[in-house]
Amino acid sequence: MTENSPPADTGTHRPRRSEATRAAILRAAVARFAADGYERATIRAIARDADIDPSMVMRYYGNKEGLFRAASEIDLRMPDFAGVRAEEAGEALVRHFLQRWEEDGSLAAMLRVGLASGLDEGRQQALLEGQVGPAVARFCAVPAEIPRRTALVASQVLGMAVLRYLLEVPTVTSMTHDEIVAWLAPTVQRYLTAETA
Amino acid sequence: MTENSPPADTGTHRPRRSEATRAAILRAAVARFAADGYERATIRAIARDADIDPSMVMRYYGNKEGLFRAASEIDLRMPDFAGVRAEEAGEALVRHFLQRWEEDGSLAAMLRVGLASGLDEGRQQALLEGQVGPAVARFCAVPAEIPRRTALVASQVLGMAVLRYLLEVPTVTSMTHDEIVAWLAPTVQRYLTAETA
DNA sequence: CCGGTAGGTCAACACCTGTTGGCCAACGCT
DNA sequence: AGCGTTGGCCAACAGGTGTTGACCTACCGG
Repeated sequence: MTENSPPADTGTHRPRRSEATRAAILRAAVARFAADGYERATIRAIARDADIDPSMVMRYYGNKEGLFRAASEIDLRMPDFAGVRAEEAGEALVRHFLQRWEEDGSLAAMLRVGLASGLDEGRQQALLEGQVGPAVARFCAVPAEIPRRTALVASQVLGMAVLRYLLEVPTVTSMTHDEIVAWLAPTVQRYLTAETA
Repeated sequence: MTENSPPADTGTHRPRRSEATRAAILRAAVARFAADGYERATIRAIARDADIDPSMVMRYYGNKEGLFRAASEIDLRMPDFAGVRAEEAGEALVRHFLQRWEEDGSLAAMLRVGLASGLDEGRQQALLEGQVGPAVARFCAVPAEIPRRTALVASQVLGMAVLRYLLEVPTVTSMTHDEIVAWLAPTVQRYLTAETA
């Protein structure tokens, strides 16, 4: 009954008591978009998941597209690969991606949705340049080659991700991380460090 | 006016004079699904494109999902690679895929839609086994390895296709066929013929 | 000449969607 | 105590959806 009665100030910034709700909406949205895709994920369903009224979603995020934009921000969590030797780069990258995709199911979901309806044009471009690019740069001496090498690495890693996490092709899902690394790491390694053809 | 007045029997099978309409519907459906995705491609729009009534679509294909199933049958048109030497296999495959994707825009579209909402589970699996598999088999002696090698080849080719034709990342779209082949062919070649790790 | 049937249209149904504006309750400040 | 602001809910709107069944029309066999 008395519940918790938090002190008036919960910090230096007044945290807008509704931040909790805002976050709940976003969490529910990510899950719904992930499971159902953009069109099938209805605002009503998201609101129900978050235990609030549909109109609240609009108040907080303006409209459905705004909600989606907020929900589909992807963070690859690329480490800086500081201690990684150049000839281990391919393996390190492939392992990181496998782990990342596996630990965060919403990654696959957001990719699916992103591919489906071209809502966020140029978003993936930014993702490549902003997140994958810097990692590639650490192993690639010639700056001019970075975009292309980044794209090549992405093509292989992304293709594997599509097969394994989106399509869930049995042949691929049944492979172990080590097996995948054994095949993909040399490819990625070549894209990173081989001299230009 | 007189138009063509076909004889009563145009063959052993009576060709159901409506086959023309049926085909028109399907053509419009492919285009619409391609452009707008599954949910946004409305039956009304498809019918309008085909210059018929929406209800005709239902008569011919039962419901929207049936229409989609009919419209999303992908034919990779794999040649038999009879005259291709083993060490040219990678290049031959990559070139074929590039050409195929380029000449038939609906391929990309259908992939997009197929990825979006898991309507056709196991469909891509069948596509791999039925169409890519046999091509791989021609260059792979050990039958047991075919599924896995097929999947690996697919991962690279498909990843490139996603970047180039779905996401249309500038870095990738600006590459020439020869450049792509130069990078991808060795990878595919290795997936086809390298000894198991 | 005439009736059946295939191909096609029309109008409507029932439903669900994103979105909006008005109303209510609780809280913090003065 | 009183007041404004904030967070939240309710009910409704306008529009678009897949889908259905009744109706029409021209052809073709007998």
